[in-house]
Amino acid sequence: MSHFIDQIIEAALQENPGLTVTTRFPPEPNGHLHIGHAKSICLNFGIAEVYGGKCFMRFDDTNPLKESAEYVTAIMTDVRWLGFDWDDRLTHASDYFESLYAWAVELIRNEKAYVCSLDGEEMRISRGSLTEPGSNSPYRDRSTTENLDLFVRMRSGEFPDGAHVLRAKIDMSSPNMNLRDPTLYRIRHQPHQRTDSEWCIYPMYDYTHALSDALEGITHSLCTLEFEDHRPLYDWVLDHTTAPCHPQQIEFSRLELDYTVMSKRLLTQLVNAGAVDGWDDPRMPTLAGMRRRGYPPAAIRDFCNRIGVTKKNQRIEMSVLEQCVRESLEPTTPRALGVLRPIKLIIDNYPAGVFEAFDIPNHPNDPSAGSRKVMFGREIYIDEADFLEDPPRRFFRLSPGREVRLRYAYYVTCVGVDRDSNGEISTIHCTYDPDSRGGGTSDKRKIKGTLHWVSAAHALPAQARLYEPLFYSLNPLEDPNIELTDQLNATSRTVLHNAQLESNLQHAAVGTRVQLERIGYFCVDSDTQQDQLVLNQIVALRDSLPRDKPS
RNA sequence: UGGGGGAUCGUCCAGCGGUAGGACUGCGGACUCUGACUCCGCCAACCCAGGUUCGAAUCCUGGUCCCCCAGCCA
Repeated sequence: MSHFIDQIIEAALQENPGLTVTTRFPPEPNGHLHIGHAKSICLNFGIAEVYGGKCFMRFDDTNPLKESAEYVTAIMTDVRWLGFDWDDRLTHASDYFESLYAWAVELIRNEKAYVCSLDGEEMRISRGSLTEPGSNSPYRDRSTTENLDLFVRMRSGEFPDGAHVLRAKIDMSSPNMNLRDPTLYRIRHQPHQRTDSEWCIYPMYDYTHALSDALEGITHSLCTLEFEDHRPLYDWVLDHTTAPCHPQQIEFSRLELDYTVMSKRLLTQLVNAGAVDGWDDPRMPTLAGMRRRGYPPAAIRDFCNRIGVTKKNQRIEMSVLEQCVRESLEPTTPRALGVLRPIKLIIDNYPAGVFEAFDIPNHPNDPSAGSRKVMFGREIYIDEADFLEDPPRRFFRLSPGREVRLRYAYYVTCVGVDRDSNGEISTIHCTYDPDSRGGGTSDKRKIKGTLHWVSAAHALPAQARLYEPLFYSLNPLEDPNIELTDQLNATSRTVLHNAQLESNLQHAAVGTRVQLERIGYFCVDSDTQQDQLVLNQIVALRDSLPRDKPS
């Protein structure tokens, strides 16, 4: 779908048909990517694709206090997994430190920057407030010579952290806070993951970003709405240096998803608090989490296309993502039979010790997917949810006296139940109709209910993990008085230790996806061990069960 | 209360002076050896008030509400 940024680009192309549309995805390597980043990735790389341009993968690594090489690797993995490629356009802001420094010197020479020796607190106070102008720093009128001297000595490591900063000389009374002599460079005696100890001064984002964009020949610099106020500074930097070109910054709204948070800081907090198992916990909105959960990358790309790009605050319902996942999985994911909460069913008139193998299609809507053998016998498991002693209206499953179809196998009729000492049903007894072999009878009688099942003698025990939203609140940030960790959904993960699956899943590799018929899509989790298969529920099948209606 | 943005079905997106349309959700139905898939149908919106115009979601004026900004973070 075409959006306002496409329109801007098309207009630019109209004016200059030879233009190589160039974008960039500029993450800071200080955490893992989430689906909000996916929106930006799809936008930037997508535009390059559509307009035959280029997209740079650029790490915005200007703050060694927060960044690390591990995150760099993880981010590259995530972007590739999503399906994008940057060819030889992998860059780092730190690649440009020397040029950035030279431009800073240029700014000083042109009296557009000065070394300020106010401490943080003093600077904060002199900046004024939203409604009051700031006041000039007492160091604002240092001579060019002195500024140059101090800046060189800042670089050479002569001063401790915080002693001085380099500031742009703009306007302390600007109504835009970003223009009140913003800091360009600060001293940080901190090794950098790429440049090690080569630098002890590091450039700030606004300065770095504008110049890095210019250096790469970015034509359209796309960022989120909170940088709208920074655009004048972005433009100022490019206007007051000999930058090779002047990219256009365009802002769009960030993605918010219901029942989760989309902030690296808050996600880090959840990981550190142990609220989740890690960055790749399948409940996390991170790309790593979604990958582990089993979401196909194509589903996420589809999602990003569906939600569009605007400047309006965007809060999307989970159902959109889930439906993208289902639609992506449905046509290609092989089917399997498995029960999550098993209850034993004995077919009284089926001989003990006799088993037969049914040939079952791997994908009922796609014959080319082939078939597999599934064993059947006198004792099977069905799901607890498929039996009710006292069924409500429109319950199509099994209950005393009713006949249902066991998928691809036989019709069975419930003739009774056994109870344990607590009075709980321990076993369901049925009889089967031999004429119904394969799932149909000669009299063509209609059977409304069809249940999935697993032969008890052949069942493969497994652990199944079911997921719900991480938070119980639609927007966990809406009420700042409630701690994030107090809004966690207590049932965000349900671990079922006694799932029973068809034995064909025995050696399924980690990452294998399967649809457990009538339940949902599942993915073999990395916690799987030789003797313990672990399945994540990717997403449940949509269901149209009658809902409880107010009577 | 300074500055910068934004308001169209419940949610998201289209519309660019000429019948407000799509997706998701919800509801109803058809089909069905998955209550899946597929198909059909229905509910449902232009923030408010003026103005311009034959005609306004769109243009103008004035309001209202929401988001962002006072890091040596990005």
